[in-house]
Amino acid sequence: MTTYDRIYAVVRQIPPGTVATYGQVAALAGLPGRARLVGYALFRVTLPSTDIPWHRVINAKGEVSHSPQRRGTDHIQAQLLADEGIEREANGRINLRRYGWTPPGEKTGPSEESATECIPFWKPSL
DNA sequence: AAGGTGACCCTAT
DNA sequence: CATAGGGCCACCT
Repeated sequence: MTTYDRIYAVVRQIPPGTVATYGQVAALAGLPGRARLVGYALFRVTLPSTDIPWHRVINAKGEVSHSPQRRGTDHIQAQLLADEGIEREANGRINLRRYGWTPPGEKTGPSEESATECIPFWKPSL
């Protein structure tokens, strides 16, 4: 079990129709303050990925992180998010308060939560 | 086995 | 809003 494996394990939990930030994934993987590492790990994901919903990870500003190094996979990411019904705001950014993933066990107001084993299916659309 | 190599985040100006 | 700077490593040659 490598460090990256722990990161991938968290990403696998992100349900369809929601997004998580790099920093959020890092913290959930037990790597607080190492958001950058998540980016490094996701860069190494070999596409098409059958089991890692890599596209559901965006930056803290609600944007898909663009980079020439990504060889166009950033555009694919935006498309996959749109396909899941995630809409952009007028400013082009994704509203994290609306689509941000609230992992099981987070305090989000007065409501309770059940420890549901969240294993989202992942359609190999790539 | 040492160095190159990347999808980040926060605070301050 | 743009820019800067400091903090952040593990993986793969």
